[in-house]
Amino acid sequence: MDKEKKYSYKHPRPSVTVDCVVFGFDGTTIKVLLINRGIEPFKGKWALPGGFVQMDESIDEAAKRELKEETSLENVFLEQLYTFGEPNRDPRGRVISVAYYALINLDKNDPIAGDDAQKAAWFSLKKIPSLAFDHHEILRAAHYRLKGKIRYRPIGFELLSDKFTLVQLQNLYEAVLEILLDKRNFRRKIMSTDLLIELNEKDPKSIRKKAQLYKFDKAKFDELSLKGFNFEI
Amino acid sequence: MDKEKKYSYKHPRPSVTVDCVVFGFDGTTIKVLLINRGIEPFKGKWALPGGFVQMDESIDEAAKRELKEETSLENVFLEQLYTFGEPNRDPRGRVISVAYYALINLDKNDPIAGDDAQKAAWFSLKKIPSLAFDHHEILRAAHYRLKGKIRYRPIGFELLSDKFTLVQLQNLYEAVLEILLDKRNFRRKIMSTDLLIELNEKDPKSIRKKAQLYKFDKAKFDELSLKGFNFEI
DNA sequence: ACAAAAGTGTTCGGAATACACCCATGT
DNA sequence: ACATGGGTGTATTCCGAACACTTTTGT
Repeated sequence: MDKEKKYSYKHPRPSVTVDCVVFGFDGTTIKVLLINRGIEPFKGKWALPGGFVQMDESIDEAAKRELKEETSLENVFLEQLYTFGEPNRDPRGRVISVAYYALINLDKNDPIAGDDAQKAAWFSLKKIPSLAFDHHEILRAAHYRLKGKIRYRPIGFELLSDKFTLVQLQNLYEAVLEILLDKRNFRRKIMSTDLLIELNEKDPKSIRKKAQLYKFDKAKFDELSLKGFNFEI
Repeated sequence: MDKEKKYSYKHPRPSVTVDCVVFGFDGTTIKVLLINRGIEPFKGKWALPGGFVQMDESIDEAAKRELKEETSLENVFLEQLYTFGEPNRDPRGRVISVAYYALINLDKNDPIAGDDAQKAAWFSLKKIPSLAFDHHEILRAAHYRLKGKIRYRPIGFELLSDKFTLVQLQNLYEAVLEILLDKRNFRRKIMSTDLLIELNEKDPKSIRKKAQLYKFDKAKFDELSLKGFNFEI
């Protein structure tokens, strides 16, 4: 990168950070990953994982990098959410935060175990502690986006293992949407998309009747997407 | 604002701009307002109106201010769209742009007439010239958002006069969505929301049979919104 | 045998779609 | 009188919602 650009400007500039709302699903409730801040400001408070955008990386790259550094998570669903820029949202000065949200599968990933000696913990979406900065607002926006998007994009599968049962899938939708769904109607609707592959396996973790396992047919979905198909639940 | 914050950081910072996709509707097609750049970089090229975020204003305020400065538009629908931050999107150096889109009514507002001697012009969405920076990408994202959102939020009315005919409303939806709609079905659906107030007026601009005028019942919509009502077309 | 969780069909009402003619007005 | 654009109704299909019992399996 050139140190001096041809038309560069001199003026005061804000700092730009990325903050990441990491959602996980434990089979019953939606969880959010929070970091206990080791430094001021808000030392000791819980906050979303995040950090400053470097000069030579895109914002998406910054979000991926911070997620990896703070939670060791890689190759997960990550999408830009909204940019928060009230002048006094950070006591350090003018800091604009580009918020992202991530969806991860708790069985495959254990961000807390791999965590770089930081205090990270999962909190149920219903029991979030007091958060640093405007992170409550960011979290609300992320949940709102997830609630809306799960109905018309197949992003719920990101929160489950590759193999899952229909009961698990329904529990996930109920937890995200915060409503109860009719079992028969849910199954009919999800199967009518013809995007679940029935496996020759039952879930050994079922404690009574063994539940049928399925996986999401991503290849078929991607193919249909090109033709303008819309996933709708 | 304090000059020195208690926990302030010293590190290189990107510039942050706002760029605004201004949509208008002329009764037939969707138009976009573009500014012919008077300065480098991309001098002489068409670009979205926009400019740098100041240190003491929120991003929303910056977008409102730039919109007013460059187009004299005030009190219009304005919503944050997405933040674009590829490291080389601006030859001046690291510039992150928070994009907004605005919906304006061309009858009430004439941004080009009130324009501060800048070269601004309306372009049909189908005939956009080559644009500066990554503004094509921003414009595509804005149109995509508008297409999606017009189906579940009553934002189309922002593009029409307060009083409008059903034919005008349908033309608007057809222009935004780029599809043809059935006249009888469209009218039934829109009237079933019970959010249009039939006025005791006919449109004098109709050249044959005088068309019935309506206005959008915003008060009723706001009241229903509080109860969780969703506008759906 | 029984308790617990998985799995399965049908009915009904309302919404979406497809479709063609009459009416008001200016020329 | 006619050409132009505004305005209207019905029949059919499809989808969402409501609803209860059987099957499998571990104890």
